[in-house]
Amino acid sequence: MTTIRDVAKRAGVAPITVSRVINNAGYISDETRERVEAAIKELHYIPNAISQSLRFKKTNTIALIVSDITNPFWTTVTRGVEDASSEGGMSVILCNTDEQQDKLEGYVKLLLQRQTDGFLFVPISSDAGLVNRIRRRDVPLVVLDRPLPGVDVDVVRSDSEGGAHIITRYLLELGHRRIALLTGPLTIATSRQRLTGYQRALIESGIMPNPDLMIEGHFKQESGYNMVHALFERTIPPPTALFAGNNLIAVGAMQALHERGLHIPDDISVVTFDDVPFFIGKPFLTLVTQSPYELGWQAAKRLIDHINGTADGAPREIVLPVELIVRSSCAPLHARD
Amino acid sequence: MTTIRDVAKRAGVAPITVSRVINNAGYISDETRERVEAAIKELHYIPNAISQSLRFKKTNTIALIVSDITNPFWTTVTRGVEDASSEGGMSVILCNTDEQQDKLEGYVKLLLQRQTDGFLFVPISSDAGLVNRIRRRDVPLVVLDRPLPGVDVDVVRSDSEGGAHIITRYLLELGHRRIALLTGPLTIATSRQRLTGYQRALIESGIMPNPDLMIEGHFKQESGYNMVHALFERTIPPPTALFAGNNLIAVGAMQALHERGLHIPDDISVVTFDDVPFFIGKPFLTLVTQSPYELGWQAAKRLIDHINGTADGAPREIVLPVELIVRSSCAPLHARD
DNA sequence: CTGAAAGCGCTTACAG
DNA sequence: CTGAAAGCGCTTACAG
Repeated sequence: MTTIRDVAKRAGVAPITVSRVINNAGYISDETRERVEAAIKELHYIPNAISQSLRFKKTNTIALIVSDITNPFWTTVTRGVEDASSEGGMSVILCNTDEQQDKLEGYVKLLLQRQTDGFLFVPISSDAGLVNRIRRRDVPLVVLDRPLPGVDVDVVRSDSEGGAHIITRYLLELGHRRIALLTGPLTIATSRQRLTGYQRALIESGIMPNPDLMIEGHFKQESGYNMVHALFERTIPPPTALFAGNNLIAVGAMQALHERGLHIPDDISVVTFDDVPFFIGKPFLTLVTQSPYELGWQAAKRLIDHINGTADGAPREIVLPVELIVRSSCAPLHARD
Repeated sequence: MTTIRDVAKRAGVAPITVSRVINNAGYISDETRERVEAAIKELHYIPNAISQSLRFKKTNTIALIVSDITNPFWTTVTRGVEDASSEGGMSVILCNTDEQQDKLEGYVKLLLQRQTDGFLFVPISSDAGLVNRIRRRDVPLVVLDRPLPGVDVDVVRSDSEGGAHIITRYLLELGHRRIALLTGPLTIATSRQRLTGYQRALIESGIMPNPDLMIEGHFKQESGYNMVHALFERTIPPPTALFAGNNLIAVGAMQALHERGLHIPDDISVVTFDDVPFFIGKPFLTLVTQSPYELGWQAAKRLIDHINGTADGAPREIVLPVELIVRSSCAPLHARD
């Protein structure tokens, strides 16, 4: 391995002089700099970032721990994080928990050992333990996508409750009364928020939320599929509209509706959160979009400010607005009758 | 920061003794071990992996550099790599080049600085420069997905030419003669291999490949969309079948066909490489599947063998078989006439 | 079974 | 403008 000593010897200077050239720090005569640069080139020298990190006590690395990397929503969040990070001279280590708390804890431990400069993570349980473990080591962190009630920490998330409320009201305005909700796990805060927004809209319209129309599953395609079949075997009369807790649930749900011979929107209206990629044909799903790129960007910005010590003020919660996109997966109720 | 010295002091031993407990190395009396473990717990000590790496000259990290993380094909490859790596006690750093050579080079340089133990990467150009730069530093590497002709290096890839040949022959057997090919960039080896397989099948059937039916684009949805529109504006008479160079091209192509009012398979047959996820309704695309999980797994296994010095034999090329999956996106030609 | 010394490759803090 | 000494947090190699 070529080290700074080899370069120093070759250039006829001390290692610290080479270090100054590499880091562009302190005064160097042009003549010396040129000799050092030539030696670096001849030896194909690149500095060892591990020893630099040990000295600088900084690794220029942030961790991004997401809950499901196969969901395009998170792929887009990741892009936002990466763009903001590379602008700030940091690299991103991407980790995926599949919503498993033990995986999350394993990653946090590993990344703390590796002296990661900061954490961006999607909490799974509402427990503050992990946050405190990171804090105790004075490592900055920003919580992504889901609030952590009672914990004084920076959070960047979308307005799930508002989104659920607006899209449920949209269905109500079309005349729907039996609106089924296929929710993600209620241990996850966004699921609870969407449930709350849905129920609030119903109640505001004088409709008592019906437990038979609410099913709890996972944020997965397969789960959406299973929930629809379970729902239609369970309920009489069936719902006239379906609110899927996220994009993957929507895909699975539509697959099941297709199997049951139900057409969208003639037989049943469908709405969800976030778009489905790789859709063939005209996009037709009416939905609420969050801004995943923006979410990642803002969270990373805030984290990097913390790392650089330029973050202003106390921990705060940034709630990004959502948008209702009306397309063609919903029909007025009376059209069917 | 809590260091090994703090733990040592607390336990009343030397730092090296703590080190022995942490690494389970050398002889330690049970009594001493217990005292040290208690001190570790009380101080919430975790070893600094940066200094360990500096000493061990090993980071337990491998780099995985893929060409398009938004393509589910690569998400699945990544899972295979991660499973094989965690089994081998290594973590994975995931990087995405978007098929840009300068991004690839930037990542390789950064990861070399960070003393990554091994590289798994998807080459963009056929140039051997990058491979040599990694080799010169004695860092093991395995090339993923695409052959690197003339370079003596481990490669794990799929049989693209065979797959293209078998699926083109399938269309020929259905009676198609005007089979369009929407290929990825011909600078990329897999594009060339699929082109070769396609042409070989045509020639074997006594058909001269028609340049008007071949379009070169990118492995992107948008490109597939544009290529179909370009194709139909260019050619008279139009093709009766379409071979999309990958799954994303297929999605874009089908979108364009949809816009042009062409129905699959009645108006035109469509085939491609690799499945499209999040498909709603019965899967209907006839295609050749590679085995992305297997690809990642095998490549990571091989790389880890190299890192551990247990790799057997000279560099070799592992070519994974592909499989034709016949579904319903193709119709016999005479059915239309 | 345990420890003092030296060193991994770099940079901080001081000296000149 | 340049360099010798010390140290980041850990472990190897040697000694006892």
